[in-house]
Amino acid sequence: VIVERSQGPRQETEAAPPVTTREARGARTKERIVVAAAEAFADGGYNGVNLNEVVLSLDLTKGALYYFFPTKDKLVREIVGRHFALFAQVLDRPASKDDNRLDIVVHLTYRVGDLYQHDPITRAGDRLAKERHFTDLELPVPSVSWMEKTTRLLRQAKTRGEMRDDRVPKEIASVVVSFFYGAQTMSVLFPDRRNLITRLDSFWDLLLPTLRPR
Amino acid sequence: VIVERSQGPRQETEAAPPVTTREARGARTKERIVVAAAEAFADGGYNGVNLNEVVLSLDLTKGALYYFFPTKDKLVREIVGRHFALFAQVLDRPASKDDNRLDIVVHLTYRVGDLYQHDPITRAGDRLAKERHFTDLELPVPSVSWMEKTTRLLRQAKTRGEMRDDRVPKEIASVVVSFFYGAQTMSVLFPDRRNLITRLDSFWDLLLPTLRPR
Amino acid sequence: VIVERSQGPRQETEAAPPVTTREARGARTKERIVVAAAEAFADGGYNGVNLNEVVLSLDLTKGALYYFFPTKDKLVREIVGRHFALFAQVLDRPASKDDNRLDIVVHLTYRVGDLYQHDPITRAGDRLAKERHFTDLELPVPSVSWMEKTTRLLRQAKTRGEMRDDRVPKEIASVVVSFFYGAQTMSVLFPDRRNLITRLDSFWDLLLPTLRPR
Amino acid sequence: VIVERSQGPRQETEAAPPVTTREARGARTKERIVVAAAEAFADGGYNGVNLNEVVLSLDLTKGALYYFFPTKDKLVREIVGRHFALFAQVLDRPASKDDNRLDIVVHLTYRVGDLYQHDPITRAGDRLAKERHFTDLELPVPSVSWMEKTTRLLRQAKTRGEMRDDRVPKEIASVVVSFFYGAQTMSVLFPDRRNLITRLDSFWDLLLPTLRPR
DNA sequence: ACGCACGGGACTGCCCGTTATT
DNA sequence: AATAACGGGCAGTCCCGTGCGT
Repeated sequence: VIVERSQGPRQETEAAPPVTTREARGARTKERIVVAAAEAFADGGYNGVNLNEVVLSLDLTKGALYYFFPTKDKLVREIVGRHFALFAQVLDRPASKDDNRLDIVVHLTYRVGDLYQHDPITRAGDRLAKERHFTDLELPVPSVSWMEKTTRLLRQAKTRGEMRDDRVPKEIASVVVSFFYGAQTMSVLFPDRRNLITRLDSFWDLLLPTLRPR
Repeated sequence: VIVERSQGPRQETEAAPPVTTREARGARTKERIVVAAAEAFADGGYNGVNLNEVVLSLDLTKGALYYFFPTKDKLVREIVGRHFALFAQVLDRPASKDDNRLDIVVHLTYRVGDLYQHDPITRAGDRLAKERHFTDLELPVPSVSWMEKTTRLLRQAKTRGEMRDDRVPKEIASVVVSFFYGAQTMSVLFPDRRNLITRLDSFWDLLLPTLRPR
Repeated sequence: VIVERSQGPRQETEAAPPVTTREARGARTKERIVVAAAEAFADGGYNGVNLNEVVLSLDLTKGALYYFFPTKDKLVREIVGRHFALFAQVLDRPASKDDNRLDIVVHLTYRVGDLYQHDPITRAGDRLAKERHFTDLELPVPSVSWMEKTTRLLRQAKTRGEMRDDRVPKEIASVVVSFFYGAQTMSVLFPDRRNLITRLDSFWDLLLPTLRPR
Repeated sequence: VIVERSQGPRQETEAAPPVTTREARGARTKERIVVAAAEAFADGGYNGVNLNEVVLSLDLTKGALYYFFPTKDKLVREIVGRHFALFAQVLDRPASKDDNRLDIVVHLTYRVGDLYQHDPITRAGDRLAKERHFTDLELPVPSVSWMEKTTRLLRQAKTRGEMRDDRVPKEIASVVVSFFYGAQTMSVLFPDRRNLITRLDSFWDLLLPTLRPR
């Protein structure tokens, strides 16, 4: 399975330093703060992060941080919010009529896996959302949306004869998503061993034959 | 699949108060502290737990805690250590020669699942071990031992003709363990939905047919 | 007792927007800042006021404030200074030769009461002057000037036979001013009950008969 | 008018240092904290007080303070609560049947005045209660209870023929209490001048003749 | 074996002041 | 005349550890 690297939120803008208008300066600083904080939150969690260290590592001070995020919670909400939005955006990418629905399901796992491997916002947002209850964000919890999306796709697959008739979409979706989060956890715990993508390969090698119609 | 409840670490000893020797008193207090702390650590993590609150909830004070565990880390190590030991004990339970190796693998997941669902030490130890690096415990990481054990069992299964020949034990073991941890996470995040056992059922329903020889 | 509303510092200048010269613009901004700050200081005191909030409520930012008042103290001094000046102006309004001096004393309390009830600068200045030691303003403390003025008026009243001979002007002045500040405090604490003017009425009803010659 | 010094809350226990049981030690420390904090709050108000300085002046640290008062608010509530209780206690001291009710009213002002002059809890509690809304203490606001008590006494005085018939108890009570708080304020602002007791003397000299029956 | 009182340090929240910019 | 962005310091909160006493 081939997955292109999602190049969204990480250009770091090393291109044109001379053109820095003063009004764009702040936006960049805010961006740097969010990214650095996300990396810190990703390993450390809410309580494990010292905001002063984060900001000092960017050659800024608490004052600058306070200007953009008066509160640690505000910063966290920004990160979680972006994570949710990014996830939703990946899920909502429309599929062409012809695509095999089962393949789309598989493809989604790789796209999400890519996010988790390369986007600090995603890793941080995921962890933060698990630690605290930020459900008041009024946004759909990513893992739930993902499961629902997968369930819908599998139903279509069945209708279109792309999946065996005796398979239950909802249960399969649950297994897929559960596996993903376990594999993600394992790949973080043992970075030296097989990474997330490899684990996904094993999983689908095992599972796909049982799903496709003979 | 039927699994008996593992009745190990939760007697709470409400039986015989008159026979309590002076030295047994302390041991009980220590036990109460460990359990209460574990429950707190299970949801809250290392930094999220206030040791004072823990002992106060037991009608004790810091003094009692300090007597048994001079340091927060000592307490955590005790919990993590027990978690590791308990896990090892579950894994090491010998299998009779006749048992189907594949069934043992399946059975193990339910036994471990039972631990995670009912033993606070297990939940706390798992979380604490993930948060901090207690590799200096010189103990085998449970998930790794589990995977190795599963791999060995699957190899035997293949030799005994209890598993299809074209399956790779190591990869399957990885998928199984990864799925387990993901399912465990999901069942904690969404306690209202399907619980861990149900998720295991779905998983094996899907996977077992592909593994057993025709 | 009838008192005309002292119309000093609250025109709000909504009259002629077209004629606003560029230089008048700044003056208006400065004025708005002073008034808004005064209202904030009146309830909140020196430390209880967040200057950023003040300017933000005027759709301005710290920069605008900084332009006029580089320091919180400068702003406070402006307010206190205005309070002192306004108070002095009320006290210094000349009395016609014929007016009954006792009546002037009474009248003064109502005029000052009017200030405290309707002018934020007065309330803020009073509180700020009490909280901090701005004796370096080299201005006469309002309450002291008021007492002295009252004492002088009462001496004249005695000479002119408008007050009983056995009354001591200084002591009466002290009682009058003390009562006023107490009544002012009470009317702020319990706004639902009798207001300052009503309290003054009660006071003079009680006191005047003892002061006037039979 | 002669008023005995109310010797309630200020022994400071300089008597027997050797007998200090360990359990009494803490109570004394807590007491020292409350008194020192009260003195600081009395001049400085809520925001003007640095708890660290307070505690350092007692050769203690933040840790000790936190043990007794985890929060600045808790400390303030303790002080305000004591103020309210002390005040109520002074008001509730029963009067013998024979005492002239008007004299009791007068006497009360001196007793309260004594509190304000010598008890830091009273001064601090008064100021803190004015600055913040601690009405959730469910205790009667001292000044209100005082006014009500005075009103009741004056009604009795009228019934017993100890006050002129054409005086309105409620209005007089209002004037008395208002004057008191004004005089208290003035005596704090200008400590070099006439103190609170002297001001009360002037007040009653002026007022009593108009109240007593001829 | 356990309670009480206390030391001490780390981190967030808060907010005033200030500069570069237009 | 006014803004956006940022520096910097301090107070309050939180909590772990610890000695003394019994």
